[in-house]
Amino acid sequence: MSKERQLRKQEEVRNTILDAARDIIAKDGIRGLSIRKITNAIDYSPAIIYHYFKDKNEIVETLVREGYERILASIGSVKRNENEPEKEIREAFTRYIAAALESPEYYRAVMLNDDPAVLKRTRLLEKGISERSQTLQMLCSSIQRGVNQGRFTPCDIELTAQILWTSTFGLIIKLMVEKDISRDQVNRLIDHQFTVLFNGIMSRNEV
Amino acid sequence: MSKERQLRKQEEVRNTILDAARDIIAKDGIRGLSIRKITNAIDYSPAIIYHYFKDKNEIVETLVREGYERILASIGSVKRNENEPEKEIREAFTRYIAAALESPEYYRAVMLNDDPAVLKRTRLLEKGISERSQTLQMLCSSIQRGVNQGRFTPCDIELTAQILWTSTFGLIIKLMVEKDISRDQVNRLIDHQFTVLFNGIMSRNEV
DNA sequence: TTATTTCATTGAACACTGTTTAATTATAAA
DNA sequence: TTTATAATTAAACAGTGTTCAATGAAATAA
Repeated sequence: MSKERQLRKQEEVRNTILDAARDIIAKDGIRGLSIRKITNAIDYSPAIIYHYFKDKNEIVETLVREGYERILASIGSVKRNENEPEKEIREAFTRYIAAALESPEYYRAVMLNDDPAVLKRTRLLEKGISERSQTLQMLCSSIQRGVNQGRFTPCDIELTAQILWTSTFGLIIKLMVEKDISRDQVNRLIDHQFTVLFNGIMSRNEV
Repeated sequence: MSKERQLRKQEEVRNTILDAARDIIAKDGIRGLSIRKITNAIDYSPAIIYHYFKDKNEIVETLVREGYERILASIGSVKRNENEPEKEIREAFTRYIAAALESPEYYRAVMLNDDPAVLKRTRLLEKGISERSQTLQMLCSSIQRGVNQGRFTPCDIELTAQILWTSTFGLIIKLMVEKDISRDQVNRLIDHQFTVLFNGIMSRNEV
């Protein structure tokens, strides 16, 4: 009966560590995270970390994955727009951009393989990748629908999806790096980007 | 008379350090660069670094700027195509992509403010930014010409230039991160990206 | 309750990082 | 040869991630 309590206690300490790490990352960034900072914050010895995690990687990975899933989840609730798939796509990307800009640390870590700790993107994205490819699949089906309806120019669906994705990705990173852009300019950039891209993939008579 | 020799000797040692650093970066990345690695390679004591450079930053900055200039230079020699500005733009970007992929470490460091050492993007890009905006200007004038000729849809020139730039940037980073993409797939991505983008900015009757 | 086993926690060390200071060596000028 | 100047270094400091043997406490068995 104390086996449970023991496990619960374990989980509790584990979460305490993660919470502290989350706070530190929020304040000092992933780079600013250190084992001793964590253990100072929670009044433990540095060695304790290795009783609850394999290494520092595992902590960062856990939090980064958490952050990335939050970003991907933002797309999930986009409602289908049967007749105008481009609006559906646009809505999804708009949310995606907003979510990414809200957790820039985590987005960067995943997309850019950024932080020193997380060297093995593969392991980090075991789950993330499947969710991403799922999202990519959604995007593909929207494009396919657009093509079938004659709204979009016939094209290699997956390639087109990747282009949309990549361009959006570039925009996000740009917005992240250049921190001194006005909210207004950000919106104009996003808007114009979509204009060009959709203008590029949509049939002439639909524009 | 030995004043020269002395200065020459200084420059020599400085270059020795930079050469060693360059090698290490090429092998282990900017993250893998350390003062002791450098000094071991050139059989000096770690402290010597601080006689020739202010700190590690200065070394990284020097090399990053060097690498970035090489990348920007790749665009310089693109010949104007009076009647088909889109081809001119495409050629410039194609070279830019190739150059960036040849020095990925440096490109990342400059564009993503990536490496732990270089924290002050401002200082690093003092020159970089002016060169970049010069390049951006070239891009703008090409677009303007396209608009004037009726080949491109009337638009906010600078905004459009930024979109092209940003999208290309996203593509480059994607290609960098996902190392296991075939040369063929890379070309298809680049090709399709341009197709979509130009299709998006060019006038209907020109496509 | 006592003895034993199991688990959580830590102190201390190791190897690495960038950096600084005082001391040392080598080289030039007097 | 002596003096002054510049180049070079040894040693230390504070920080990093990580390991391991020793300690503490709590759960189980006697």
